[in-house]
Amino acid sequence: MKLNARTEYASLAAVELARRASDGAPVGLRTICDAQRVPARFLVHILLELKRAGIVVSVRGAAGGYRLARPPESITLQELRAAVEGSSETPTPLTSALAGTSRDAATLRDAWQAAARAQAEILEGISLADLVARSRATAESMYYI
Amino acid sequence: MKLNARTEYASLAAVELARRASDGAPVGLRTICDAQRVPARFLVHILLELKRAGIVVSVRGAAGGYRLARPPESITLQELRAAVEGSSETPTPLTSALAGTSRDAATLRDAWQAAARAQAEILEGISLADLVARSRATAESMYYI
DNA sequence: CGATACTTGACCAGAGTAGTAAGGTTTCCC
DNA sequence: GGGAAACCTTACTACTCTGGTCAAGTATCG
Repeated sequence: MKLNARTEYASLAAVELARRASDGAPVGLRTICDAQRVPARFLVHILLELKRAGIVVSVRGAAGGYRLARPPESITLQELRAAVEGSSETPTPLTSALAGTSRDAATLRDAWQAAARAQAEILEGISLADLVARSRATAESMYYI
Repeated sequence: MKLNARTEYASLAAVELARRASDGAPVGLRTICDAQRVPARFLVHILLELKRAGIVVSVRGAAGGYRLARPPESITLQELRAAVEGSSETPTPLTSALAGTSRDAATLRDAWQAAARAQAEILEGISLADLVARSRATAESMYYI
């Protein structure tokens, strides 16, 4: 399935912030980029979206940076995706407006929604804390090889 | 979630073919378009993809048309989607190639795959026969109002 | 004041999407 | 055999989304 760059970068940045949440100081953009190998100019916009969504908070000025707005256990992948993905509510599919009225189309969309729901539920069950823990776990297993 | 036009049209066409599977004659493009309100010029391409995927077979020449290659119970939404969606295996995400090597990125992708898997399983559980039955069911419930 | 660092808006190239156009090929039927 | 019906194929267009860059603005610390 498609994991687009925005969602990937947002998640990586959030994981990095979660990992450094213990030290009180805000984390600079540069720090995140260096740790996660993400283009800085691009990450700026993504962090801005995360801020608008209330997932991170920012501190301006010298020695500024970003911080998670809430504990890592309460921020899920689903939330991150919703924040950066174009929501894509497809306000008016234009030409396919007529097709949308058919009974078959309605049935189909119900089915589709069930699938989307199943996916969202998995994503809601994975928090930043989980991801940090999993990453640490694989790191340790690698150490013992 | 995003249900794109190709997948929607492919599914609607397949449902129509499933519904008319009892009469032996192949179903013409025009017939499908009229029934499902889908642009003919576009549906041609989609049916071609379905044919390449082995989901439908075609009969050329006058009195030709399309037919399901297999019984409607054995064709699932997942299969339809795979047939028309750009597979998008993203062979090399180019610039994000470096990011792909990080441990966090691997962890994240595992999580994402679990979500994708859950969605695919739902889609695999819905056949054309199911969709036809559901559409008929809602039609009957509407009749009794 | 000046350096650091977040904020904002404009911009751009490439890919994918939805759809159209037109000509070629196959088959049926008179 | 000659239409005509209907599928097959390639090409093209308009538009949007995506990934990413640039540059100027603003806030804060020292």
